[in-house]
Order: sequence, then C-alpha cells, then structure tokens
Amino acid sequence: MMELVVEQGVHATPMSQLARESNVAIGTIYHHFNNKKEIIEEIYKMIFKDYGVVLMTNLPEDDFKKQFETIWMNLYNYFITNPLAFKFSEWVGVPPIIGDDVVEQMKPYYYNVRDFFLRGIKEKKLRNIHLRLIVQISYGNVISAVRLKDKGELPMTEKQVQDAIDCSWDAVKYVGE
Amino acid sequence: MMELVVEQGVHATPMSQLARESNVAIGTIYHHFNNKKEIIEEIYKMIFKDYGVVLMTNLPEDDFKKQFETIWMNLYNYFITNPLAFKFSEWVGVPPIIGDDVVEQMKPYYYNVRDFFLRGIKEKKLRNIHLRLIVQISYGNVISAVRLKDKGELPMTEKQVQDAIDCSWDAVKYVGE
Amino acid sequence: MMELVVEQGVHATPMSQLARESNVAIGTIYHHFNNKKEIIEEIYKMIFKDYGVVLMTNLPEDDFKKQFETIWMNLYNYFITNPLAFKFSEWVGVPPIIGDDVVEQMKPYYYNVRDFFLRGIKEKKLRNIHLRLIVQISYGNVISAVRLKDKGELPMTEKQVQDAIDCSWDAVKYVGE
Amino acid sequence: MMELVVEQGVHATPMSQLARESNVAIGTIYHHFNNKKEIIEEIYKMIFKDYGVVLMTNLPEDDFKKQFETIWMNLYNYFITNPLAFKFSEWVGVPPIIGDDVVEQMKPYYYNVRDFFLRGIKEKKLRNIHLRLIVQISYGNVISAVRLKDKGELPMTEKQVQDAIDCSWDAVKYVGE
DNA sequence: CATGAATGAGAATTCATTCAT
DNA sequence: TATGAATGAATTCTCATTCAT
Repeated sequence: MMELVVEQGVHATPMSQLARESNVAIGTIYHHFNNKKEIIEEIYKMIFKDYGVVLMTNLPEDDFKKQFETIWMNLYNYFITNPLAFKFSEWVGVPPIIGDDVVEQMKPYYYNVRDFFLRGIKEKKLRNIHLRLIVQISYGNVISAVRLKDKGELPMTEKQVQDAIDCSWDAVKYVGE
Repeated sequence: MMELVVEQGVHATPMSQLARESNVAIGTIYHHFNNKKEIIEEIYKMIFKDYGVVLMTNLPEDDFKKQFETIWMNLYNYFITNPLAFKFSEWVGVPPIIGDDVVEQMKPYYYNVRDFFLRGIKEKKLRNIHLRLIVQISYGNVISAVRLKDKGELPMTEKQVQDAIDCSWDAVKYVGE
Repeated sequence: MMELVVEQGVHATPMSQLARESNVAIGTIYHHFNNKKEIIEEIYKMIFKDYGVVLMTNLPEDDFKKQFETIWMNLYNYFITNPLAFKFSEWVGVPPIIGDDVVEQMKPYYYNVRDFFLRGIKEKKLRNIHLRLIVQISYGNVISAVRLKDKGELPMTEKQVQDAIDCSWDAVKYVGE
Repeated sequence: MMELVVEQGVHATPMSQLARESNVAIGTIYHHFNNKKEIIEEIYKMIFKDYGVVLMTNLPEDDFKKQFETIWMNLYNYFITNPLAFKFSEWVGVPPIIGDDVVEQMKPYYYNVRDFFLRGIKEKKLRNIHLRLIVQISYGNVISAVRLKDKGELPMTEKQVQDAIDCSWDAVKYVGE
C-alpha cells in the first residue's frame, strides 16, 4: 500500500489523485494514516532509512578516497534511478513539512555516514572543518550533479560525473593545516 | 508597490494574505498582475536581475582566486541579508513555476558571471570542466552554506564561512590536466 | 441530485446559491460535475432529451394538421408547466454556453420531429421551404406564445392559444406552388 | 461617446473592457452614467427609439401586404446590418435587466407600428386577434429568420428570406371569420 | 470634465478530511 | 477493514464602482 504511494509520488498531488493513482479509496488511506502530513512523513522515513544503507553499499576496503567516491556514486545513482525519491527530497526540504521529531528519529540511520566523515577528519583524510559543513557540501555537490541531469541541462556523461566527483573530493579532502 | 511584495515575500502565501500584508487590496494586485504566476515571475525577475550586479560588486583587481572569493561572499551575503530572496529562490526552483521563456530572458544578466567562469577556465585558473557544471557546483556550495546558517544548524562563524569558501575554491580551482 | 438542480434552476445563479438551494455542499456538486459549464450542459441534455418524447406524445392518427397542432400544444404546455425549463432554454441560447459537441449529441433526439416536418413537406401538407426555416418559424411561434404568457403580457386564454396555433399553421401549411 | 459604446457592444462585457474598447477611461464612463444598468438602459433606449423610425421607412402607398413586407424587411435588414443591436436585443430580454419604467417610456416610439397593426385588423387585412399576439408573432418571425442567418445555420438567400416573409404574412393575414 | 489606480464583495473552484454504509 | 459521497474552509480570480489627482 505504502509502496504504491511512493511509486506514484506525493509531490504536491492532492489526496484525491493520490488515492486514484494508488487504486485505493480515499477512505482507505485515512485508515492507515491520520492525515497528509503523516503520509509524507512516512515516505520521508522510508526514503531516508534507505539512505544509510544505500550510501554505504559496496564500499571498497581501505582506500578512503575510493570509499568517498563510492558513497558519492551510490547517492547519485540512487537519485538518478529513483527520480521520485529525488523529487520528493527536493520537495520536502523547502517548506518545513517534516516535524523536527521525525528528523530526529532519522538521525540514527545516518550514523554510519556521519561516522565515515568523522573518521575521515580524524584520520586526516578530510579537511578539519565542522562535520555538518563538510557533510552538507558533499551532499550539495551530489545534488548539484543530479539536478543538472534531472533538468536535462547536462547529459552527465561518465566524464562529467567523474569531474563532479573530482570537484567534490578536492573540496573536502585533507589539505594540511 | 512591487517593493512591498518582495519585502513581504510570496512564500507559499495565499494571494489574500499577500495582499493584506502588502496593505493593498486583492483587486489592486490584480490590477497590476494578471495572475499569481505573473507576480511570482516578476519577483523572480527582480531578484535575478540583481544577481548579475550584486555578484560582481567590489571585485578586486587581478587575483582570480580573490575575485572568486569575493563573488562567493557577495552571493552569500546577499542571501544572508535578504533571507526572503533566499527563501524565494529555494521555493521557486522546486516545482517549475517559472516559465522557460522568463528563465531565458534572465540569461543576459548572468553573462558577466558566466564570462568570469569562462575566463577562469581559459586562463587555467579553473578546472577545465563543463561551464554549467562548474557554475552549478559553485552556486550549490554557497547555497549549502546559506542553508546551514538559515536553518540555524551552524552559526557560520567567520572561520566556518572561510572554510566553506576554501572548499569551494579547491573544488573548482585548476589542478593541471 | 440532478433533479434538485433542475428544480431550482440555474438561472444565472451563483454556484454557491445553487448549492445552498439544493441543500448540498458546494464541494458535493464539484464531486459530480467538473465545472459550472458541465452542470449547465447536463441540465441542457436532460431538458432537450425530453423534447423528442414530449413533443410527439398523444399524436392523433392520420390528420397532419391535427398532428401539427398537437405537437404545438405539447411544446406550449411543456413550457407553461415547466417554467424553469423555459427560462433555462431562453437563457442557454443567448451566449453560446453549450458546446457544439453537446448540441450535436442532442440531434438524434429530434429526429422524429425533423421527420415529421420532412414528411409534411414531402406529402404537400407543409410549404416546400427549407426544413431548418420551417422548424425555426414553428418553434419561434410557440416561444412567442409562451413568452406572452410567461411575462404576463397576455392571459393566453383558450381562444388566444388557438389563435396562435392558427397563425402558426397558416404560416407553414402547404399553399401550392 | 455613447455611439462608441454601442458600436462595441455591451453584451456581457465587463465595464473595464467596455472602457478599454471605447477608448475612454472607466472614470469617464461613470461621469456620464451612474451605473452599468443605466448604460444598458441608455443603449436600450437608443436602439428602440430607432425602431419606430426604422420600421416605417420607405413604406409603399396603399397596398397593406406590401407595407407589411416592407416593415418585415426593414427590421430584418436593420438586424442584419447591425448585428450588435441584434445581439443586444437578444441579451437584454433574457433576464429582465431593463426597468419597467424604461420599457414604458419607449412605448410611444412604437405607436406608429402599433397603429399599423391596429389599422390592419380594423380594415380586415389582418386576423382579428389580440394586438399583442399578432405583433409578437410577427416580430418573432423576423427574429427567427435573423437568428438562422446570424448563427450561420442558413445562408438566407433571397428566396429563403421571401419564404420567411410569406410564412409571416400568411400567419397574420386576414382569413375571414 | 477626464483619468485610471484602488477597492472589496462575491464568484468559481480545490482539496484535506469526515462519516455513514 | 474498505469505500467514496459529502463537506466547507480556503484559495484564486472577476468586476462594478469609488475617489484622489
């Protein structure tokens, strides 16, 4: 049921359409969720729970840079292959729809990502700057690439993707004190 | 009249409130604009026309890196001191509200920014990657910093801002073939 | 539901009143129809589907003139006893509210009336003039009578009705080449 | 000024357009008329004052039937050459926009038409039926013809117009007791 | 006399949510 | 548990009219 909802996307679509597209009656939806906000939060949870797993998939051993690049590509590919998840995460950020409590709930799912960055900083693989900043910049760089592809502004050839990764890495890699 | 509109912001606010907040009657607004989309597009134009000028203000002579940093700070400061403009530009991107024609109209205002990046690439100050990509990454990095500040996630001290700039510069600076 | 709508009439009444008078919420109306035009067209269809049946009711055998008079009276009585249908059909004609497609859809319902006139012409009971003209004149004559009655300009006594019928018949009856 | 207004037509056009089309400022219109109803009534007066004159133009001497036909054609031609006046008179009838007092004021302008019909009845050129009825039927017949032409349903060739006139005449001509 | 920006009540329509079946 | 008709507050937009210049 929820799968359907996500597949179809909630974007800014009215509940009525959402119901029609999911082939469930409106009433049925309100059996499972109390209101629209709850649905959105549930999708939010679904998607963001994924992140923690998705991002850390297929990490190569040892080489920190390669690990960074793999994480980068994992996120990039996730968004490219799940454009609805991308749209949704773009959507959801703009007006603060998601309650702070929900955001808080999700934090544990990022612990491994956070730890990756923390380790990078500690081991002098990454710049010694505020964790939140380095994460945001990295995330933002992936988003930049995805947007260019998504809006059709760039084809994002293999080389262009590699260029974007290179930029990202040089942005955050350790450069000495 | 339009100044008021921008000051107050359009957020996702209903026309009625927008009118009340601007101290003009709804009818008055529709005397000047044909529909909501047109208002939004007009604000879009106002803000984005600024960019070309704002970004290139107080550029230091000669040193490309310093110029880049100045542009970076110009945009950062513009958004920090005009949070409504920031909110608005975040808003406006998400569902494609702005007609392609309007976007096209605005391009000339960025020519000087574009030329700055083009020159940087040609003069081997910047990486030799696709213009659109390098611009988007740079822009995205500023936005990342502004967001952290805007959402109160980071205080963005002078050092943190400088860190962000450093990341940005290292992301795009020339690194040899 | 639709019955209510017709009973109450659409005059030029706002949807809101229409809803209130029908004792349904506005939303409910829009649950069944997409917009005002659609409501009007639906009423149009209801009324005009009646015509084909109403007009040909109780036709006497054989005597063409008597048949003509019966049809005339059928329409006259229909409008007199359904003043809302009359008002509605007066309304609806003036600016072309009804889509051509809907008008086209309704044509089959008039086939028997059309055929009656065609037969009359062929059998030299009616003037040999353009079908559309002879129909319009006959229809117009009924409308003239109904209007006089409706606006209270004439009581339309039995004699006056008969006078009107006589005029109509003489207007269209066969008069030799 | 008023000429312009009529030329452009009032149909159901908003005052704002009416002003724009007349190349007069809205304010100016409200200098001359107190409200929209007054404008419409003024146009109504203009057009209907014409009638009395227009209808009785170029009446042939003596032959009553020829006079009837001339009046018929005068009205028909007036509407065909002044489609806006036709539209207007169709419009104006439907919801009772025009105040009864105004209608009353106009009556004197029809006296000559009324007298023509009265004379016809008295002189046994016309059926001895209620004046209002015979006038309405005659008027209605002209309108029927104009409508067919106006809506493009018939080309209204010379023959078709003559057919319509013949119908009209036979509808009202004296037929003995 | 002429102007047109300003007004705001009211119209059409949307959509999250409820509730009887 | 599932349904979807019903709801009505909220939203966008229209248009007759006013009034300061």
